[in-house]
Amino acid sequence: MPIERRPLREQIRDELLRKLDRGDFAAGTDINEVALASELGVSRTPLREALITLAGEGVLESNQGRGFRFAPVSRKEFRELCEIVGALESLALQLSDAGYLRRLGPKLLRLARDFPDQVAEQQEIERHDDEWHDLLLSGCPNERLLDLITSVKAGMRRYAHLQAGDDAPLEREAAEHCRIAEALVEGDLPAATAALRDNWVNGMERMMSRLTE
Amino acid sequence: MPIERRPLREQIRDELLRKLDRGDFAAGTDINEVALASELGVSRTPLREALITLAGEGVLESNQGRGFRFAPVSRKEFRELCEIVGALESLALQLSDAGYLRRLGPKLLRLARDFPDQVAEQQEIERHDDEWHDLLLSGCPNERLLDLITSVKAGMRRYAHLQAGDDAPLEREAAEHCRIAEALVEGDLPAATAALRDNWVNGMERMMSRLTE
DNA sequence: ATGTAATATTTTGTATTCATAGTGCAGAAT
DNA sequence: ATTCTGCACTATGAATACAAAATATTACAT
Repeated sequence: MPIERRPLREQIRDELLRKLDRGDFAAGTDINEVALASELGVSRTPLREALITLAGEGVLESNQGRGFRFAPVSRKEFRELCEIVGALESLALQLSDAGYLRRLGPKLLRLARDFPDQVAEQQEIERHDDEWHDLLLSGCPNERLLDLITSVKAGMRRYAHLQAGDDAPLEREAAEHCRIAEALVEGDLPAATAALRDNWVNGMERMMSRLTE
Repeated sequence: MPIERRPLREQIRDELLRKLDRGDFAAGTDINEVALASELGVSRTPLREALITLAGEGVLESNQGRGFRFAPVSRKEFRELCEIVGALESLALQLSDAGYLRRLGPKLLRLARDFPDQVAEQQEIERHDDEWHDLLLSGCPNERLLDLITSVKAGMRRYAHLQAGDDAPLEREAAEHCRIAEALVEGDLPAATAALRDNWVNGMERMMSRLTE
Protein backbone atom coordinates (compact mmCIF):
# COMPACT_ATOMS: atom_id res chain seq x y z
CA MET A 1 0.00 0.00 0.00
CA PRO A 2 1.55 3.26 -1.09
CA ILE A 3 1.76 5.85 1.64
CA GLU A 4 -0.43 8.83 1.10
CA ARG A 5 1.40 11.91 -0.11
CA ARG A 6 -0.73 14.89 -0.95
CA PRO A 7 0.17 18.57 -1.26
CA LEU A 8 -0.17 20.44 1.98
CA ARG A 9 -2.69 22.79 0.43
CA GLU A 10 -5.14 19.94 -0.10
CA GLN A 11 -4.77 18.66 3.43
CA ILE A 12 -5.34 22.19 4.69
CA ARG A 13 -8.40 22.58 2.52
CA ASP A 14 -9.87 19.37 3.92
CA GLU A 15 -9.12 20.40 7.45
CA LEU A 16 -10.75 23.78 6.93
CA LEU A 17 -13.87 22.12 5.56
CA ARG A 18 -13.95 19.82 8.58
CA LYS A 19 -13.71 22.80 10.88
CA LEU A 20 -16.45 24.48 8.89
CA ASP A 21 -18.68 21.45 9.37
CA ARG A 22 -18.03 21.56 13.06
CA GLY A 23 -19.21 25.14 13.06
CA ASP A 24 -15.81 26.48 14.09
CA PHE A 25 -16.15 29.42 11.73
CA ALA A 26 -18.94 31.94 11.79
CA ALA A 27 -20.11 32.97 8.34
CA GLY A 28 -19.10 36.44 7.31
CA THR A 29 -16.04 36.61 9.53
CA ASP A 30 -12.63 37.61 8.26
CA ILE A 31 -9.78 35.15 8.25
CA ASN A 32 -6.51 36.12 9.86
CA GLU A 33 -3.90 34.28 7.87
CA VAL A 34 -1.06 34.34 10.37
CA ALA A 35 -3.30 33.24 13.22
CA LEU A 36 -4.88 30.44 11.24
CA ALA A 37 -1.54 29.32 9.84
CA SER A 38 0.02 29.03 13.27
CA GLU A 39 -3.07 27.29 14.58
CA LEU A 40 -2.73 24.70 11.84
CA GLY A 41 1.03 24.54 12.22
CA VAL A 42 1.80 25.50 8.63
CA SER A 43 3.15 28.54 6.90
CA ARG A 44 1.03 31.12 5.16
CA THR A 45 1.97 29.98 1.67
CA PRO A 46 0.14 26.64 1.50
CA LEU A 47 -2.64 28.09 3.66
CA ARG A 48 -3.23 30.85 1.14
CA GLU A 49 -3.22 28.27 -1.63
CA ALA A 50 -5.97 26.40 0.17
CA LEU A 51 -7.89 29.63 0.75
CA ILE A 52 -7.69 30.46 -2.94
CA THR A 53 -9.04 27.04 -3.81
CA LEU A 54 -11.93 27.47 -1.40
CA ALA A 55 -12.63 30.92 -2.81
CA GLY A 56 -12.92 29.34 -6.23
CA GLU A 57 -15.52 26.98 -4.85
CA GLY A 58 -17.49 29.81 -3.31
CA VAL A 59 -16.80 28.87 0.29
CA LEU A 60 -14.75 32.01 0.78
CA GLU A 61 -14.63 35.36 -0.90
CA SER A 62 -11.65 37.62 -1.25
CA ASN A 63 -11.36 41.37 -1.49
CA GLN A 64 -8.30 43.21 -2.63
CA GLY A 65 -6.24 44.18 0.35
CA ARG A 66 -8.79 42.83 2.77
CA GLY A 67 -7.96 39.16 2.46
CA PHE A 68 -10.36 36.27 2.72
CA ARG A 69 -13.50 35.77 4.67
CA PHE A 70 -16.20 33.18 4.85
CA ALA A 71 -18.85 34.19 2.38
CA PRO A 72 -21.96 35.34 4.23
CA VAL A 73 -24.92 33.03 3.99
CA SER A 74 -28.15 34.12 2.41
CA ARG A 75 -31.44 32.53 1.52
CA LYS A 76 -30.90 33.60 -2.05
CA GLU A 77 -27.55 31.86 -2.36
CA PHE A 78 -28.80 28.72 -0.70
CA ARG A 79 -31.66 28.53 -3.15
CA GLU A 80 -29.25 29.07 -6.01
CA LEU A 81 -26.97 26.28 -4.85
CA CYS A 82 -29.86 23.87 -4.45
CA GLU A 83 -31.07 24.64 -7.95
CA ILE A 84 -27.60 23.97 -9.32
CA VAL A 85 -26.93 20.74 -7.45
CA GLY A 86 -30.42 19.50 -8.21
CA ALA A 87 -29.84 19.96 -11.92
CA LEU A 88 -26.35 18.46 -11.81
CA GLU A 89 -27.37 15.39 -9.85
CA SER A 90 -30.35 14.87 -12.13
CA LEU A 91 -28.04 14.99 -15.10
CA ALA A 92 -25.67 12.55 -13.46
CA LEU A 93 -28.50 10.14 -12.83
CA GLN A 94 -29.75 10.44 -16.39
CA LEU A 95 -26.31 9.64 -17.75
CA SER A 96 -25.91 6.59 -15.55
CA ASP A 97 -26.21 3.10 -16.89
CA ALA A 98 -29.78 1.86 -16.42
CA GLY A 99 -28.76 -1.69 -15.60
CA TYR A 100 -26.28 -0.59 -12.99
CA LEU A 101 -28.88 1.62 -11.32
CA ARG A 102 -31.36 -1.22 -11.24
CA ARG A 103 -28.86 -3.43 -9.50
CA LEU A 104 -28.04 -0.61 -7.12
CA GLY A 105 -31.68 0.03 -6.27
CA PRO A 106 -32.13 -2.48 -3.44
CA LYS A 107 -29.02 -1.33 -1.63
CA LEU A 108 -30.10 2.29 -1.88
CA LEU A 109 -33.51 1.34 -0.59
CA ARG A 110 -32.04 -0.47 2.38
CA LEU A 111 -29.78 2.42 3.25
CA ALA A 112 -32.65 4.88 2.95
CA ARG A 113 -34.70 2.84 5.40
CA ASP A 114 -31.77 2.56 7.80
CA PHE A 115 -31.54 6.31 7.98
CA PRO A 116 -29.96 7.30 11.28
CA ASP A 117 -32.57 7.96 13.91
CA GLN A 118 -33.30 11.29 15.45
CA VAL A 119 -30.91 11.05 18.34
CA ALA A 120 -27.91 10.87 16.04
CA GLU A 121 -25.52 13.75 15.76
CA GLN A 122 -26.35 16.34 13.13
CA GLN A 123 -22.98 15.70 11.53
CA GLU A 124 -23.65 11.99 11.38
CA ILE A 125 -26.92 12.61 9.56
CA GLU A 126 -25.20 14.89 7.06
CA ARG A 127 -22.51 12.33 6.39
CA HIS A 128 -25.04 9.59 5.84
CA ASP A 129 -27.04 11.75 3.48
CA ASP A 130 -23.92 12.65 1.50
CA GLU A 131 -22.86 9.04 1.21
CA TRP A 132 -26.28 8.03 0.01
CA HIS A 133 -26.19 10.61 -2.76
CA ASP A 134 -22.64 9.63 -3.67
CA LEU A 135 -23.70 6.02 -4.02
CA LEU A 136 -26.70 7.06 -6.08
CA LEU A 137 -24.40 8.77 -8.56
CA SER A 138 -21.63 6.19 -8.45
CA GLY A 139 -22.64 4.85 -11.85
CA CYS A 140 -22.29 8.14 -13.64
CA PRO A 141 -19.54 7.92 -16.25
CA ASN A 142 -19.07 11.69 -16.45
CA GLU A 143 -16.14 12.22 -14.11
CA ARG A 144 -15.98 15.95 -14.56
CA LEU A 145 -19.61 16.15 -13.55
CA LEU A 146 -18.99 14.21 -10.36
CA ASP A 147 -16.05 16.46 -9.50
CA LEU A 148 -18.17 19.51 -10.14
CA ILE A 149 -20.95 18.25 -7.89
CA THR A 150 -18.43 17.67 -5.11
CA SER A 151 -17.09 21.16 -5.57
CA VAL A 152 -20.49 22.86 -5.51
CA LYS A 153 -21.50 20.85 -2.48
CA ALA A 154 -18.41 22.15 -0.68
CA GLY A 155 -19.93 25.59 -1.01
CA MET A 156 -23.10 24.32 0.65
CA ARG A 157 -21.30 23.14 3.76
CA ARG A 158 -21.62 26.58 5.25
CA TYR A 159 -25.32 25.93 5.55
CA ALA A 160 -25.17 22.45 7.03
CA HIS A 161 -24.65 23.34 10.65
CA LEU A 162 -27.33 26.02 10.53
CA GLN A 163 -29.96 23.31 10.54
CA ALA A 164 -31.79 23.09 13.78
CA GLY A 165 -32.23 19.53 15.05
CA ASP A 166 -35.78 18.97 14.02
CA ASP A 167 -37.36 15.56 13.63
CA ALA A 168 -40.06 15.68 11.00
CA PRO A 169 -37.82 16.90 8.14
CA LEU A 170 -35.47 14.01 8.71
CA GLU A 171 -38.19 11.47 8.15
CA ARG A 172 -39.36 13.22 5.05
CA GLU A 173 -35.82 13.20 3.69
CA ALA A 174 -35.65 9.45 4.28
CA ALA A 175 -39.04 8.95 2.68
CA GLU A 176 -37.93 10.80 -0.43
CA HIS A 177 -34.83 8.69 -0.70
CA CYS A 178 -37.05 5.64 -0.56
CA ARG A 179 -39.13 7.01 -3.41
CA ILE A 180 -36.04 7.51 -5.54
CA ALA A 181 -34.73 4.04 -4.75
CA GLU A 182 -38.07 2.42 -5.46
CA ALA A 183 -38.25 4.06 -8.85
CA LEU A 184 -34.80 2.68 -9.62
CA VAL A 185 -35.75 -0.81 -8.51
CA GLU A 186 -38.63 -0.63 -10.96
CA GLY A 187 -36.25 0.60 -13.64
CA ASP A 188 -38.13 3.85 -14.06
CA LEU A 189 -35.27 6.28 -14.59
CA PRO A 190 -37.39 9.34 -15.46
CA ALA A 191 -39.40 8.88 -12.26
CA ALA A 192 -36.22 8.55 -10.24
CA THR A 193 -34.79 11.69 -11.79
CA ALA A 194 -37.97 13.60 -11.08
CA ALA A 195 -37.99 12.35 -7.50
CA LEU A 196 -34.37 13.40 -7.10
CA ARG A 197 -35.17 16.86 -8.34
CA ASP A 198 -38.10 17.03 -5.92
CA ASN A 199 -35.78 15.91 -3.17
CA TRP A 200 -33.57 18.95 -3.73
CA VAL A 201 -36.44 21.37 -4.06
CA ASN A 202 -38.09 20.05 -0.90
CA GLY A 203 -34.80 19.86 0.94
CA MET A 204 -34.24 23.47 0.09
CA GLU A 205 -37.62 24.48 1.43
CA ARG A 206 -37.18 22.41 4.57
CA MET A 207 -33.90 24.17 5.18
CA MET A 208 -35.24 27.60 4.28
CA SER A 209 -38.02 27.33 6.80
CA ARG A 210 -35.45 26.70 9.49
CA LEU A 211 -33.00 29.42 8.52
CA THR A 212 -34.11 32.12 10.90
CA GLU A 213 -31.76 34.81 9.62
CA MET B 1 -12.91 56.65 -13.04
CA PRO B 2 -11.25 54.49 -10.41
CA ILE B 3 -8.19 52.73 -11.73
CA GLU B 4 -8.50 49.00 -11.84
CA ARG B 5 -6.86 47.26 -8.92
CA ARG B 6 -7.14 43.51 -8.94
CA PRO B 7 -4.95 40.88 -7.35
CA LEU B 8 -2.05 39.91 -9.54
CA ARG B 9 -3.16 36.30 -9.52
CA GLU B 10 -6.38 37.22 -11.34
CA GLN B 11 -4.61 39.26 -13.97
CA ILE B 12 -2.21 36.37 -14.48
CA ARG B 13 -5.08 33.93 -14.77
CA ASP B 14 -6.71 36.07 -17.45
CA GLU B 15 -3.46 36.43 -19.33
CA LEU B 16 -2.89 32.68 -19.27
CA LEU B 17 -6.38 32.08 -20.64
CA ARG B 18 -5.70 34.59 -23.38
CA LYS B 19 -2.49 32.81 -24.26
CA LEU B 20 -4.39 29.54 -24.21
CA ASP B 21 -6.93 30.93 -26.66
CA ARG B 22 -4.13 32.02 -28.92
CA GLY B 23 -2.87 28.46 -28.87
CA ASP B 24 0.39 29.40 -27.17
CA PHE B 25 0.26 26.30 -25.01
CA ALA B 26 0.14 22.78 -26.29
CA ALA B 27 -2.17 20.54 -24.30
CA GLY B 28 -0.42 18.00 -22.14
CA THR B 29 2.78 19.99 -21.75
CA ASP B 30 4.36 20.69 -18.40
CA ILE B 31 4.60 24.22 -17.10
CA ASN B 32 7.94 25.53 -15.99
CA GLU B 33 7.09 27.97 -13.25
CA VAL B 34 10.28 30.00 -13.23
CA ALA B 35 10.30 30.34 -16.98
CA LEU B 36 6.66 31.35 -17.17
CA ALA B 37 7.00 33.72 -14.24
CA SER B 38 9.90 35.55 -15.80
CA GLU B 39 8.12 35.63 -19.14
CA LEU B 40 5.16 37.33 -17.49
CA GLY B 41 7.37 39.53 -15.35
CA VAL B 42 5.99 38.36 -12.02
CA SER B 43 7.26 36.19 -9.23
CA ARG B 44 6.37 32.57 -8.77
CA THR B 45 4.01 33.18 -5.85
CA PRO B 46 1.11 34.91 -7.64
CA LEU B 47 1.76 32.75 -10.68
CA ARG B 48 1.32 29.62 -8.62
CA GLU B 49 -1.86 31.08 -7.15
CA ALA B 50 -3.21 31.56 -10.66
CA LEU B 51 -2.17 28.04 -11.62
CA ILE B 52 -3.99 26.64 -8.61
CA THR B 53 -7.13 28.52 -9.59
CA LEU B 54 -6.92 27.17 -13.12
CA ALA B 55 -6.36 23.67 -11.80
CA GLY B 56 -9.57 24.05 -9.80
CA GLU B 57 -11.36 24.90 -13.01
CA GLY B 58 -9.96 21.89 -14.79
CA VAL B 59 -7.77 23.82 -17.18
CA LEU B 60 -4.65 22.47 -15.55
CA GLU B 61 -3.86 19.43 -13.53
CA SER B 62 -1.28 19.09 -10.82
CA ASN B 63 0.72 16.12 -9.66
CA GLN B 64 2.61 15.95 -6.42
CA GLY B 65 6.19 16.94 -7.00
CA ARG B 66 5.68 17.26 -10.71
CA GLY B 67 4.00 20.62 -10.80
CA PHE B 68 1.30 21.77 -13.18
CA ARG B 69 0.57 20.93 -16.75
CA PHE B 70 -2.16 21.66 -19.19
CA ALA B 71 -4.66 18.87 -18.87
CA PRO B 72 -4.54 16.70 -21.97
CA VAL B 73 -7.57 16.93 -24.20
CA SER B 74 -9.75 13.94 -24.89
CA ARG B 75 -12.97 13.26 -26.68
CA LYS B 76 -14.39 11.89 -23.46
CA GLU B 77 -13.71 15.03 -21.49
CA PHE B 78 -15.01 17.27 -24.22
CA ARG B 79 -18.24 15.34 -24.31
CA GLU B 80 -18.48 15.57 -20.53
CA LEU B 81 -17.99 19.31 -20.56
CA CYS B 82 -20.62 19.80 -23.25
CA GLU B 83 -23.11 17.73 -21.27
CA ILE B 84 -22.46 19.85 -18.20
CA VAL B 85 -22.64 23.24 -19.87
CA GLY B 86 -25.70 22.21 -21.81
CA ALA B 87 -27.52 21.29 -18.62
CA LEU B 88 -26.37 24.42 -16.81
CA GLU B 89 -27.32 26.79 -19.60
CA SER B 90 -30.68 25.11 -19.94
CA LEU B 91 -31.27 25.58 -16.25
CA ALA B 92 -30.24 29.22 -16.49
CA LEU B 93 -32.68 29.77 -19.31
CA GLN B 94 -35.50 28.07 -17.42
CA LEU B 95 -34.90 30.26 -14.42
CA SER B 96 -34.95 33.44 -16.46
CA ASP B 97 -37.88 35.80 -16.46
CA ALA B 98 -40.16 34.98 -19.36
CA GLY B 99 -41.02 38.58 -20.11
CA TYR B 100 -37.40 39.62 -20.20
CA LEU B 101 -36.55 36.79 -22.59
CA ARG B 102 -39.38 37.78 -24.87
CA ARG B 103 -38.09 41.33 -25.05
CA LEU B 104 -34.59 40.00 -25.64
CA GLY B 105 -35.69 37.70 -28.46
CA PRO B 106 -35.49 40.13 -31.38
CA LYS B 107 -32.03 41.29 -30.46
CA LEU B 108 -30.80 37.71 -30.15
CA LEU B 109 -32.32 36.92 -33.50
CA ARG B 110 -30.63 39.86 -35.13
CA LEU B 111 -27.26 38.93 -33.67
CA ALA B 112 -27.67 35.31 -34.73
CA ARG B 113 -28.31 36.42 -38.30
CA ASP B 114 -25.34 38.76 -38.25
CA PHE B 115 -23.06 35.89 -37.39
CA PRO B 116 -19.54 36.70 -38.57
CA ASP B 117 -18.91 35.34 -42.02
CA GLN B 118 -16.52 32.61 -42.86
CA VAL B 119 -13.49 34.73 -43.49
CA ALA B 120 -13.44 35.98 -39.91
CA GLU B 121 -10.75 34.90 -37.51
CA GLN B 122 -11.47 31.76 -35.54
CA GLN B 123 -11.03 33.75 -32.34
CA GLU B 124 -13.53 36.34 -33.52
CA ILE B 125 -16.12 33.66 -34.14
CA GLU B 126 -15.55 32.19 -30.68
CA ARG B 127 -15.93 35.57 -29.07
CA HIS B 128 -19.13 36.29 -30.91
CA ASP B 129 -20.56 32.91 -29.96
CA ASP B 130 -19.66 33.44 -26.32
CA GLU B 131 -21.23 36.87 -26.25
CA TRP B 132 -24.40 35.56 -27.78
CA HIS B 133 -24.73 32.89 -25.10
CA ASP B 134 -23.92 35.43 -22.40
CA LEU B 135 -26.67 37.69 -23.63
CA LEU B 136 -29.07 34.76 -23.81
CA LEU B 137 -28.47 34.05 -20.13
CA SER B 138 -28.29 37.67 -19.02
CA GLY B 139 -31.74 37.45 -17.47
CA CYS B 140 -30.90 34.56 -15.19
CA PRO B 141 -31.21 35.65 -11.56
CA ASN B 142 -29.05 32.80 -10.27
CA GLU B 143 -25.67 34.49 -9.98
CA ARG B 144 -23.85 31.45 -8.71
CA LEU B 145 -25.06 29.55 -11.73
CA LEU B 146 -23.71 32.17 -14.11
CA ASP B 147 -20.35 32.14 -12.35
CA LEU B 148 -20.27 28.38 -12.55
CA ILE B 149 -21.02 28.40 -16.26
CA THR B 150 -18.18 30.85 -16.82
CA SER B 151 -15.85 28.63 -14.83
CA VAL B 152 -16.74 25.45 -16.67
CA LYS B 153 -16.43 27.21 -19.99
CA ALA B 154 -12.90 28.23 -19.02
CA GLY B 155 -12.09 24.53 -18.98
CA MET B 156 -13.41 24.23 -22.54
CA ARG B 157 -11.07 26.86 -23.90
CA ARG B 158 -8.43 24.22 -24.43
CA TYR B 159 -10.62 22.83 -27.18
CA ALA B 160 -11.45 26.07 -28.92
CA HIS B 161 -8.35 26.42 -31.04
CA LEU B 162 -8.46 22.79 -32.09
CA GLN B 163 -11.35 23.57 -34.37
CA ALA B 164 -10.39 23.51 -37.97
CA GLY B 165 -11.73 26.42 -39.97
CA ASP B 166 -14.62 24.71 -41.62
CA ASP B 167 -17.57 26.54 -43.15
CA ALA B 168 -20.68 24.39 -42.92
CA PRO B 169 -20.64 23.95 -39.10
CA LEU B 170 -20.56 27.69 -38.68
CA GLU B 171 -23.76 28.15 -40.60
CA ARG B 172 -25.46 25.41 -38.68
CA GLU B 173 -24.42 27.03 -35.42
CA ALA B 174 -25.97 30.29 -36.59
CA ALA B 175 -29.12 28.50 -37.70
CA GLU B 176 -29.51 26.90 -34.30
CA HIS B 177 -29.14 30.23 -32.59
CA CYS B 178 -31.91 31.55 -34.81
CA ARG B 179 -34.13 28.67 -33.75
CA ILE B 180 -33.56 29.45 -30.09
CA ALA B 181 -34.20 33.14 -30.59
CA GLU B 182 -37.36 32.48 -32.60
CA ALA B 183 -38.75 30.31 -29.84
CA LEU B 184 -38.11 33.12 -27.38
CA VAL B 185 -39.80 35.67 -29.59
CA GLU B 186 -42.84 33.43 -29.59
CA GLY B 187 -42.61 33.14 -25.83
CA ASP B 188 -42.13 29.38 -25.99
CA LEU B 189 -39.59 28.84 -23.23
CA PRO B 190 -39.66 25.01 -23.26
CA ALA B 191 -38.96 25.00 -27.00
CA ALA B 192 -36.10 27.45 -26.51
CA THR B 193 -34.61 25.34 -23.75
CA ALA B 194 -34.86 22.21 -25.88
CA ALA B 195 -33.26 24.03 -28.79
CA LEU B 196 -30.46 25.22 -26.54
CA ARG B 197 -29.79 21.70 -25.36
CA ASP B 198 -29.75 20.54 -28.98
CA ASN B 199 -27.32 23.31 -29.75
CA TRP B 200 -24.86 21.93 -27.24
CA VAL B 201 -25.30 18.32 -28.30
CA ASN B 202 -24.88 19.22 -31.95
CA GLY B 203 -22.02 21.57 -31.22
CA MET B 204 -20.31 18.74 -29.45
CA GLU B 205 -20.74 16.41 -32.37
CA ARG B 206 -19.61 19.03 -34.84
CA MET B 207 -16.47 19.49 -32.80
CA MET B 208 -15.94 15.80 -32.23
CA SER B 209 -15.99 15.07 -35.91
CA ARG B 210 -13.18 17.56 -36.36
CA LEU B 211 -11.01 16.43 -33.50
CA THR B 212 -8.69 14.12 -35.30
CA GLU B 213 -6.83 12.84 -32.25
C1' DA C 1 -17.28 66.16 23.27
C1' DT C 2 -16.63 65.32 18.51
C1' DG C 3 -14.56 65.19 14.16
C1' DT C 4 -10.33 65.06 11.56
C1' DA C 5 -5.60 64.49 10.40
C1' DA C 6 -1.27 62.30 11.29
C1' DT C 7 0.95 58.30 12.71
C1' DA C 8 1.52 53.62 14.38
C1' DT C 9 0.19 48.97 13.91
C1' DT C 10 -1.61 45.15 11.77
C1' DT C 11 -2.49 42.37 7.81
C1' DT C 12 -2.38 41.22 3.28
C1' DG C 13 0.14 40.76 -1.32
C1' DT C 14 4.33 39.70 -3.49
C1' DA C 15 9.16 38.42 -3.73
C1' DT C 16 12.88 35.71 -2.31
C1' DT C 17 15.11 31.89 -0.07
C1' DC C 18 15.52 27.24 1.47
C1' DA C 19 14.65 22.27 1.52
C1' DT C 20 13.39 18.28 -0.70
C1' DA C 21 11.53 15.44 -4.26
C1' DG C 22 12.09 14.24 -9.09
C1' DT C 23 15.11 13.36 -13.32
C1' DG C 24 18.79 11.96 -16.03
C1' DC C 25 23.28 10.28 -16.70
C1' DA C 26 27.62 7.84 -15.72
C1' DG C 27 29.74 3.98 -14.09
C1' DA C 28 29.92 -0.40 -11.62
C1' DA C 29 28.16 -4.90 -10.91
C1' DT C 30 25.86 -8.84 -12.80
C1' DA D 1 24.82 -5.93 -22.90
C1' DT D 2 21.80 -4.78 -19.30
C1' DT D 3 20.39 -3.24 -15.01
C1' DC D 4 21.12 -1.13 -10.81
C1' DT D 5 23.17 2.46 -7.86
C1' DG D 6 24.94 6.81 -6.76
C1' DC D 7 25.49 11.49 -7.80
C1' DA D 8 24.62 15.94 -9.84
C1' DC D 9 21.19 18.94 -11.45
C1' DT D 10 16.61 20.86 -11.93
C1' DA D 11 12.02 22.05 -10.47
C1' DT D 12 8.64 22.11 -7.19
C1' DG D 13 6.78 22.72 -2.36
C1' DA D 14 7.04 25.33 1.63
C1' DA D 15 8.89 28.94 4.64
C1' DT D 16 10.53 33.34 5.38
C1' DA D 17 11.28 38.17 4.30
C1' DC D 18 9.85 42.41 2.46
C1' DA D 19 6.52 45.98 0.59
C1' DA D 20 2.18 48.03 0.37
C1' DA D 21 -2.39 48.63 1.80
C1' DA D 22 -5.81 48.77 5.27
C1' DT D 23 -7.08 49.49 9.99
C1' DA D 24 -6.52 51.27 14.54
C1' DT D 25 -4.80 54.84 17.59
C1' DT D 26 -3.64 59.22 19.16
C1' DA D 27 -3.25 64.00 19.15
C1' DC D 28 -5.14 68.16 18.04
C1' DA D 29 -8.50 71.58 16.66
C1' DT D 30 -13.08 73.07 16.71
